[in-house]
Amino acid sequence: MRRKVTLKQIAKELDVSISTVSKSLRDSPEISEDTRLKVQAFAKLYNYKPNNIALSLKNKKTKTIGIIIPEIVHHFFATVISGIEQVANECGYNVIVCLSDESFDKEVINMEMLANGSTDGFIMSLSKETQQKKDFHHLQEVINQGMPVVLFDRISNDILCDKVIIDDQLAAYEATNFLISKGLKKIALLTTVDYVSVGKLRTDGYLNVLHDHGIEVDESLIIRIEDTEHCDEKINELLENKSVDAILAVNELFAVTAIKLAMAKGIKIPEDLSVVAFTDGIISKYSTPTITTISQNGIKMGRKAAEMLIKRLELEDEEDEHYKTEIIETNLIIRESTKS
Amino acid sequence: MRRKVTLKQIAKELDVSISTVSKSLRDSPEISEDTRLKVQAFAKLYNYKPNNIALSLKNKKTKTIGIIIPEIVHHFFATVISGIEQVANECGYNVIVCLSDESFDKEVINMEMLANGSTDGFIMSLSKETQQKKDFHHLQEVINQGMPVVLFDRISNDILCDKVIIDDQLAAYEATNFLISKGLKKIALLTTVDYVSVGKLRTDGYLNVLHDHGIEVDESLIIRIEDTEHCDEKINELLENKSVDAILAVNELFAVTAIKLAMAKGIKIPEDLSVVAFTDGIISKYSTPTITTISQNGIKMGRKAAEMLIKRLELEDEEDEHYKTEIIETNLIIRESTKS
DNA sequence: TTTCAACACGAAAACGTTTTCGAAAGGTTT
DNA sequence: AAACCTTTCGAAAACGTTTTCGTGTTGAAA
Repeated sequence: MRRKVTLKQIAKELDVSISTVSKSLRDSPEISEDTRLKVQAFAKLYNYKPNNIALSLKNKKTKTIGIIIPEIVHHFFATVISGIEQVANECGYNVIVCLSDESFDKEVINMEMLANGSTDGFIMSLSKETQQKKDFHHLQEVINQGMPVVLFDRISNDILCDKVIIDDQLAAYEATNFLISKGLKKIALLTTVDYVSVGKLRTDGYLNVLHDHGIEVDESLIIRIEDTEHCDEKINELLENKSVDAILAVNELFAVTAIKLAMAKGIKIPEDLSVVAFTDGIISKYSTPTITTISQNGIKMGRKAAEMLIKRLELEDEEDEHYKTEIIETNLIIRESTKS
Repeated sequence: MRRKVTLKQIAKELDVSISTVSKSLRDSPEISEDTRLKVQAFAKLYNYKPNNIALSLKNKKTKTIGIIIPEIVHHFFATVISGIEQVANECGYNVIVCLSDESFDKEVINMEMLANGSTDGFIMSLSKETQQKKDFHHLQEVINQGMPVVLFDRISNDILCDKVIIDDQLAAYEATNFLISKGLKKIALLTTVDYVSVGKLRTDGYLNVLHDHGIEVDESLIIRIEDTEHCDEKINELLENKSVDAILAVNELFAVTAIKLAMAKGIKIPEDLSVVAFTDGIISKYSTPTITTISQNGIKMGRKAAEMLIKRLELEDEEDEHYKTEIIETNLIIRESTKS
């Protein structure tokens, strides 16, 4: 077992000083060619690589990005990480991933953990609990310390920092509009409880388009699902008691569940019922029928978030304070679950 | 903007030495209660937290686990990360994730990057290219340096280290056996090319069970799919030219694709064709019909891998050299895609 | 012969910790 | 009063880098 070699060991072995070794390896003109080549050869032989931790301590930069998200077994979040990792990699950064598990406490703990020197900045999406409590002191703390933070998807306007989102409201508007343009009128909405920022925005978009078309809002067509547990129950209730033409679901899971339940009742899709879902994930692509979705380009979101963060990191001194909110465009991917 | 406070600053402010501050905060009996309380109060006021980087450098431990996997937008790998993160969190470790993107070069680069002090050990699953080239020098290098490595799922017997896998061969055997027990004889296999370790093992299990039942192997029923591009094409060919009773697919994607293509041809599932897939992911659970799968408990694999790695890390000195291979049990989750 | 520049290298500080050891001050024992 | 012990603290080393500054040697110019 050959442990990693350090500058000190090389110096000792070659009977020169540590500084000479360091300078030689960095091709400093201060060092004579003789010594330089000798040191470089020796370093290569022993496969010397500078210790990252020591560099981080010296430079006060870790070249590491902290990602804190609610969960990772989730197609959208996985794609975002993938996007972040792409640009991080291109720029020589590593990513360290923490999961809040939708818990406020875990989010705080993870953040404090990473904030003590482990990362240069954060990219995060808020946990449900955090959005509900509206307690952002952990984020504020980190920002006050001068660490850049980029929020994506599940954001809060109470926090001043860079953000990257999709225009949830507009997307919901357009998707619903698409359904209306197909002559559908009784459009149900499967959404989450309102404290989830994106759920609220999507609901707003839905409400606006109905209003703009002079369609009266039937509150009983808006199903707010808290957890996936009572999902089936609530959807069944809707399908049995109401005659609906179409469904807009704020995520794939609600959509595919609704489709399954409907088909079980002999309701034909898309003939009797059209379905559109947010989040273009695996399920929509492979379910039967395939589901028309609003694509939420996770890769692009991740890439954008990483670019914004790294830009701030490399700018360093210039505390711009001029925070931006980037909007990633969505598009409707039309598949089999909607009438053509 | 209040930057993080250090021991030195506290020391200066309180007009004591750095050592005194450090000792006070760690409740050393060397320090008088007066000074101790004074320092602690001050530290609390300024929210002092030790700098992780400095600690890492001093302790020669980063409390960080490096994860290198082929991709993250993949249900199985995401669940494994989730499992790793769980125990890592419980044990006070962080995880830093790198994606090899199925590329040998990226795997090597990421590994060398992290090996220079960034992590205490690795948990990885080999990229396709690495398995094909059978070049493991980067792993060997790291292991020689005394860093523990745990391989999962896509492993190689050429590398001496801890491993955690499922018994792919047995699982394939049992799944195929299940199909045979339902009276099915003409069982096709949708697999990957042989250099992917798990693909090979699953194929072997399939072959063994046929042999044990005295069923002759029809090579034309074994479809080796290199990339997803020609997936449809090859499966269509099979369905058109051969009469098959059942299909065993080494992943969900092949299975759901086969089901879709079959249904398009009017083949009824499971009446005319039974389908079993490896990997119990999202697709199997939500496709129509739902798919019978061999569950590959990613969470448990991740947890196990993390436990093995951390155990080695905490053991530290005792270089056991006694590497273990843990086998995670699988079970057949019977759903709608197979006859009952 | 003196002065000075160029060259080649080393010492030391710095990053933020922890820990070992030494030492001053005060009190207690002979 | 001398010797010794306790208490309380500080100096310094160590982890592995990079970088600034100083210094000794050489050769050339005056």
